[in-house]
Amino acid sequence: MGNPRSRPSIGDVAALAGVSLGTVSNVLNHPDRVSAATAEKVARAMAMLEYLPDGNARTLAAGSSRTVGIILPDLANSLFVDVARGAEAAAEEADHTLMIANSDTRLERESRYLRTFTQARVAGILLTLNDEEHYAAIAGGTPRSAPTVMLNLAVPVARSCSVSVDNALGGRLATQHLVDTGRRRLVFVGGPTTLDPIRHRERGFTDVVSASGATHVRTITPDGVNRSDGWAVGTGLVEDVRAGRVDGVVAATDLLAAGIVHALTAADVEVPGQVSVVGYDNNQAAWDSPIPISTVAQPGEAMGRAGAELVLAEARAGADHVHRAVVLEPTLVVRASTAGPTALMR
Amino acid sequence: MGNPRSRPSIGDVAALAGVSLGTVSNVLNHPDRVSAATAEKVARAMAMLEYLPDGNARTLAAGSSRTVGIILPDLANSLFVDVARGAEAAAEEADHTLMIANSDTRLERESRYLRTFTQARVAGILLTLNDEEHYAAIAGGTPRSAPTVMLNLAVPVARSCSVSVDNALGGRLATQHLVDTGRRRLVFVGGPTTLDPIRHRERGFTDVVSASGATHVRTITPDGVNRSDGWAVGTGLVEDVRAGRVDGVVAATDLLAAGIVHALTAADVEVPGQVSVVGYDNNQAAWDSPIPISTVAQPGEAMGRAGAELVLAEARAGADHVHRAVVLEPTLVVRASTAGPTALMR
DNA sequence: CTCTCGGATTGAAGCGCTTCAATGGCGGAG
DNA sequence: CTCCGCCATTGAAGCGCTTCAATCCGAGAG
Repeated sequence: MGNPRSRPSIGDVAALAGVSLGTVSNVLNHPDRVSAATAEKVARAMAMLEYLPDGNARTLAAGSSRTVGIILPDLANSLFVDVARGAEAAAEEADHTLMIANSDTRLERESRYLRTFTQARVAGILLTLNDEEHYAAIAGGTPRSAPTVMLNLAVPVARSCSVSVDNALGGRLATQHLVDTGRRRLVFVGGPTTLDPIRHRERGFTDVVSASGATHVRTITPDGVNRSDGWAVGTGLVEDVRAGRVDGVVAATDLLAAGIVHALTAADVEVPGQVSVVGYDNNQAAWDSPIPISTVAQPGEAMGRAGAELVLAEARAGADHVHRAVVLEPTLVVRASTAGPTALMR
Repeated sequence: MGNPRSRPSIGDVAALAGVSLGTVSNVLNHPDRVSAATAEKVARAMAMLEYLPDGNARTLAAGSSRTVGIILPDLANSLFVDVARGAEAAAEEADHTLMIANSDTRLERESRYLRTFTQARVAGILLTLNDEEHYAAIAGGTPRSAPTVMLNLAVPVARSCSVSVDNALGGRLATQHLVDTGRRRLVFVGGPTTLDPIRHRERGFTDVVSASGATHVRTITPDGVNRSDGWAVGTGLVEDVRAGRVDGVVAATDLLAAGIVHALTAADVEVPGQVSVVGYDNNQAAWDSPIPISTVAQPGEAMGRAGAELVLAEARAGADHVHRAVVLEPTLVVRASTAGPTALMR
């Protein structure tokens, strides 16, 4: 204990303050049980020794830590950065710390971090996934102890809490906007069909198309949802637009949309003159595009915040906790890549 | 120990496998000391119980954990995301886990996370700062036990290891490029002078300017280094450019550069026709700008990787570790915001 | 057949903390 | 002046694991 090279322990503080070890622990965890004079003495001793309690020992003895872990699929996507921000704010308010892990959408990493957090006995885990398959693979497989809430993916309430965004509504919003501004020949650009959110966005799209009498020219399904995939799609769309077969595109992500717009304008197709393009996510990329892209904004911060609050509530409630599924609403952000109502009345 | 509701402990595994508790620990930590048959039995028992060792207990008993913590100033900056990626890769190779904390450049958060990591007894800490003042405030103030390496800021080798990028070289690269393409009346756009990297970039700028016979028209120092700050600067530059008083701008960040270019083109100033603009960082934003911006790329992944390797080496070496300062080299990335040599020979 | 040596295994002693039953001391009531 | 009750404090018992000195066992040497 007295080894001068190692960090001071609670015993050193107790000795210096002239109180028992239990009292020091009390000033740390139950200040109300300690007299003001004693608390003062102990505080002074702590300061003098630069005492910092050992988190592992605390967690071990107490049974749980004051840390919340979040697993994010992609740090390069500003949506998830927003999620992290929201979660951190909520955690901080509850006097917890947020630890971020980046899975890069790799199943192996997701489960590894899940295990790490579990071993660390974090107070709660926020698992952000955007792929049904990964959920299926992970949900049952990993022994877990901490409450876990799913972010971004709506999962059965029976299994866990979740916070998701109404992607069908988002799809409807985007499509309705196109229809409202006079577009009639629409294309949906999706991605791998295992991506749950994207499937729902497409459903929103088809709902509006059929309700409005517009034409669903076709759905394009690139291998990925990034800028380069968008470029390929856009290139393939040039002829259709020129021929008047397509006048509106709903893309499942902003990166996709940015790539499409880029390819289109590079081929001298006018956006939104000849074709409107809507994206999804309200990424920074949508802003930064040469033609700023209209998009559907996801409430990332709110999602993170709600997730952290749920997970902390579950940790507090213990056994008699009842899972909840929170569904947030996306909003339409109109920018330059879609024509206003006047521009199209031709 | 036998409580069926709580997670199984090492004792449960030992009982089920019919060996002692110490043996189970050995198969976990010193497989070589255990006979194959016993290891097999124990492994079976672990699998059966879904045993997951308690990280806190391990760390407490062993004295250190297999986690590396990294504190990042800004997750929205793709440079730092790259840094995290690099660090994670290196950590993973050494069989460690990376935990990310986001400080949002706020001193209070930086020191809070520093404390959290210290309490968690992580194997090492990567502290990414870009402000001298924060370093001064933090470096001495927080009791630390884990080896810490500074990222992004070159600090005295006496205090700790560091990995930084040669910002003066970067400034020279950017400026020389402008000079090489015929620009002569140059402006440097910086930021708060406490931002160490930016000061060095400016030094590189002035070095080249004076060596080349170009003119340092002036240095502009906005309050921040973001797009909006750039917009303000750009607006103020319009007249100078029109009057031929300025034909080249070196901006200290890409966001700044993007804002400048945006404001300039909005005022019908041609970029790079009338003025070239170079950014710094090779952010996604530089790519996404309507006029893709020439920039100086920082080796983010390499920085993270080197940092993680250093910190782990220090953890291994213990007392007889000698601090090292690694300096990485940035590279010039030429895009559309600067004129090629031919365009300017007028 | 006994002795020795070395690898495999054991079990107790912590790691630094929280918790909780037990103790101590003090003021007010009787 | 004594007794009771209550708040402040104490100290021992773990939390789940690693470590290490001690023990055990079997095989090869003599």
